[in-house]
Amino acid sequence: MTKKLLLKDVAKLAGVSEMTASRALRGAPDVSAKTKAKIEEIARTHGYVPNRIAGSLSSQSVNLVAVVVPSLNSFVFPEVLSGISAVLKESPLKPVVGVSGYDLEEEESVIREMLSWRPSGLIVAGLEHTEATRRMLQQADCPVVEVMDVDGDPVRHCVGISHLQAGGGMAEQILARGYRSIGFIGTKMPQDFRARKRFEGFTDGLAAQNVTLSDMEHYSGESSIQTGRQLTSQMLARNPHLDCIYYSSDVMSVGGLMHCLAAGLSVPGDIALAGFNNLQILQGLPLQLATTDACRHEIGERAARIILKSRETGKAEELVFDRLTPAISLGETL
Amino acid sequence: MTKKLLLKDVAKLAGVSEMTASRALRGAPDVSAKTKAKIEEIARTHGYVPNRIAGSLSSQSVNLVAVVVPSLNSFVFPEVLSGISAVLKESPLKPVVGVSGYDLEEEESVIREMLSWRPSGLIVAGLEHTEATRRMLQQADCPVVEVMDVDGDPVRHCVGISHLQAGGGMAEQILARGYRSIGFIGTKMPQDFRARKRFEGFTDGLAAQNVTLSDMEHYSGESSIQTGRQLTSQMLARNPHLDCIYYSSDVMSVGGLMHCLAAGLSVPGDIALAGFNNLQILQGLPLQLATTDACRHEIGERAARIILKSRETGKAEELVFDRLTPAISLGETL
DNA sequence: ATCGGTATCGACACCGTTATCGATACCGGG
DNA sequence: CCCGGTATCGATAACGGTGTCGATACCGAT
Repeated sequence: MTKKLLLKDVAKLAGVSEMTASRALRGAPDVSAKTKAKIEEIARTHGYVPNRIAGSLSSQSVNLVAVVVPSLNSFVFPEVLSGISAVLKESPLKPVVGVSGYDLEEEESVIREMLSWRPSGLIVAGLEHTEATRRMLQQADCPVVEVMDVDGDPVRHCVGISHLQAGGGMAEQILARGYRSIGFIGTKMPQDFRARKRFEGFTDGLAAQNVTLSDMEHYSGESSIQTGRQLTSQMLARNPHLDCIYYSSDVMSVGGLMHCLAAGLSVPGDIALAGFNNLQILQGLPLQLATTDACRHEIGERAARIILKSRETGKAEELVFDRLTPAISLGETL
Repeated sequence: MTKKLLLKDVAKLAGVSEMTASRALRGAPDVSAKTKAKIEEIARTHGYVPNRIAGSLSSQSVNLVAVVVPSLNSFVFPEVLSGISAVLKESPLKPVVGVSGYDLEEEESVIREMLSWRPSGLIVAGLEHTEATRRMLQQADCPVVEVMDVDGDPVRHCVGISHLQAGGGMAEQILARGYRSIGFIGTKMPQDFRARKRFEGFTDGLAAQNVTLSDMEHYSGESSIQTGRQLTSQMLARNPHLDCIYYSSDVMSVGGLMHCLAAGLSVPGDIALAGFNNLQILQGLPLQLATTDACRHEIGERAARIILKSRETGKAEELVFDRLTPAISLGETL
């Protein structure tokens, strides 16, 4: 670990000015091919790593896009991220992830932290924020995209699906198939606004046809197969007549399916199941579960494209409000 | 979106010097409680967001810890991350995640990018890197921890488990239970060095008792339940006499279990199954799968603690080499 | 009243890079 | 051979904060 190597050192070794070295290493014009090669050679052999803090301060530009999500522990947000990365790949921009833990206060502090690095764009999951967060988003001098959800009042750009609509759509499908004794099982309900909206849309959809929820469970912990299995078991124990359960996520509905397998219940004969998200990784189970696709990858792509476009053009972008359609796939459990 | 607010503006509004405003907002000493309150009030109402680029350049310190992982799409690395976050939570440091996509060239570029931000520490998954990456890690003027794996030659600090040992241990357990017709199914084998080491340790473990692998499948795509199911189906079709399959990951072994369920095979009567990682989210299946715990959370915690400690003390840390013990849990499928 | 000590604050330099603009060298055309 | 134009390069001033150290005010003790 030798003493840190600065641009001036590289320049001195190459016998040029700092300015020329800087240009050469950034691929900027006004450097002859020969000197450029020499400088690059020296930088490489000596392991020079440019100080982007200084560079960004000077150039007033940071090639980072801040992405703030509630969690990485589900499969949901990594897929949004991969959509973002895919689009950003062919640009100098890089995504930087922050995790808010489904906590609006924490979200505020994470966003404040990220904005303090003056990113080229900010993508944040959800429309619900503290007042201070909303102010920051409004005043941020970079494009801001709120993703995943469109049911609410976006601060700037917005790309997502309507979770109200997703819940309502599933209610329609379930009712259309004749189910009437319906339960709901959700996780993280206090904090997960989108799950709550699905729940709301779902009960509204039922109510529209004069059906009320027969039972429900709002679990505050994380989703897991185990949790889904246990809650399903409990709910069916106290309500054996239920003929359908709607879950806040696929992971939970898989747990439900596991309970049914163990209990010898036929699905959907004895009981129908439906989840949400359409997670690829859960394909391959005994039955293909009914679910709604949340368009995660595409949401990520579109959000990233908004950032890119607003970078190319000279700001003053008109606001984008992209409402994608959540497609229901019935699978074999409805 | 008003014109950007600088520290000097806040200072002017508060009628103090930039220096005093800076101190007040950072909670530094030498500011009276009254002026501090006033400055904070002004900063809050006007929505001042400090420019950490300038601040970091000046103070020569960045409260970020770079974390480079191959992927976020499995459950594996998010758990390492949560261990890191948990430890960093009570410090000013924040983790920043970079994804290398199981590609050493991409890893090099991600690490170069992260180091150019002069983080307070770097945590990177794996011991295999390009030569250029190794040089960067050596020369980085921050603590560097290679995590997950200990089978190799760490550049600096190292926290992980031996995947050779993990594979060997599972081989022992499988042989001890009398299985002799054994297959292996792995994903990402060309790029996932740790999976390859488990494979190697596994075959060595078998060889030690004069057993050779009866069949194997090295699939290059990502892990998924579906893939596990299909590959298991194919392998059992061409080798019906197999009595045990070892998978490179739990997600794949779940797929194997799903095939057995569908095919009416009894587990472990007709065929035994074992995976790797001990993923919590997959608990709750019909059978608890045999697996090896990869100590993900603890690895993250320990790595973060190394960074913290080396920050407190004045560098010159002695190298840490933490070899955790991967515990096998037999479950009900062996 | 004088003095040393502490609390509070500000002026100035500096962090490592890049934007700007001027300087120099070199080239072909008239 | 002179001249305008281009290619190449360097000196200087930022960028927006913070470290340092000196200045000032205020306090109780002598």
